[in-house]
Amino acid sequence: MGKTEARDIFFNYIKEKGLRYTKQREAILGAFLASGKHITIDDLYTAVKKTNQDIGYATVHRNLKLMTECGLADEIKIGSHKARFEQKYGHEHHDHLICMKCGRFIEVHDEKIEKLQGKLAEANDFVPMRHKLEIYGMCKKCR
Amino acid sequence: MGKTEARDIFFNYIKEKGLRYTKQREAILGAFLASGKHITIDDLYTAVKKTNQDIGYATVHRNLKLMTECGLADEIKIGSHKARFEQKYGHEHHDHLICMKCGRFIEVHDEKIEKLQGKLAEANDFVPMRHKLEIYGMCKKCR
DNA sequence: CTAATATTGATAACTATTATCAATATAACA
DNA sequence: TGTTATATTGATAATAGTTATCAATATTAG
Repeated sequence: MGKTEARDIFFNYIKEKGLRYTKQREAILGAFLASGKHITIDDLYTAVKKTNQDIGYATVHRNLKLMTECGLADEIKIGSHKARFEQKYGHEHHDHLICMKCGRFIEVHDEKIEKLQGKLAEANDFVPMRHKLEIYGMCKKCR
Repeated sequence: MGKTEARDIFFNYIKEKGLRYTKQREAILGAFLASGKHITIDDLYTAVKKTNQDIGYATVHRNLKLMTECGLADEIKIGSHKARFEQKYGHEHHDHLICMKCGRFIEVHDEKIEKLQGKLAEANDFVPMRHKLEIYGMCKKCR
């Protein structure tokens, strides 16, 4: 799960699509991989700015989309808030418990639920490709 | 599950909050209850316009929010598309299979999954209040 | 080195939603 | 019923988040 591998995935994808290597891409990828979970575009923009003052917001946005396309990032939207992106590479699939009071996320995973979801889709003549399970409620601290 | 009951819920809620009865509210509620599943604000606005030419978009929007507040409607957001609202009253809870090609929704329900979700939350010291499960993939027609 | 073109950064445009506000409608009460 | 306080409406402005535009620049293949 090294950053090198993630880097390879990204730049291989870039190459395959006939796109080009740029300093900005390197910087944005680096900042994203160094970031925590669930980063927003704004956060990433701010982070990249530290090492690359002249970068534009649109560039960060575009490249975050590219990372999503090639499978390194996943876009998640919670409620009406702005989009957040989380690292997919080197991270297992998981669902979210979302506290309605403090907004905190808890990552969870249940293999039984995963399997049942597959069956449920099958039973409806549906080929599942990905899914999103969000459970809203109150976390320990907030009650 | 008559419309009368839904009407009562709405106007009782209105009254309790010290709000007022208006023709517009009546019309918007009626149009919503008469609508199909997963209506957008635009759709509802168009529908209400037919019987009530002078109604404003903002009024439809505000009242749809009110209906959501009192539990008659549920807001669902799919991807980056605009919000859709579905009738909750008289409709059982369900999850969605969403076709990534045609955008069609299939409503599904699995009691086992529901229960496992409850356990999963519990195991994380989390009090679940509602949840959203969306499975993305390809429907029968689209493959 | 050159030419073709992908990328960038600034910003305009766009979409969906929400806020503003004067005019009007409603409901409580005299 | 008439009066009054104020909730509601409709038109539109404002906002937030995202995406498109475009001239200048950087990258890559040859």
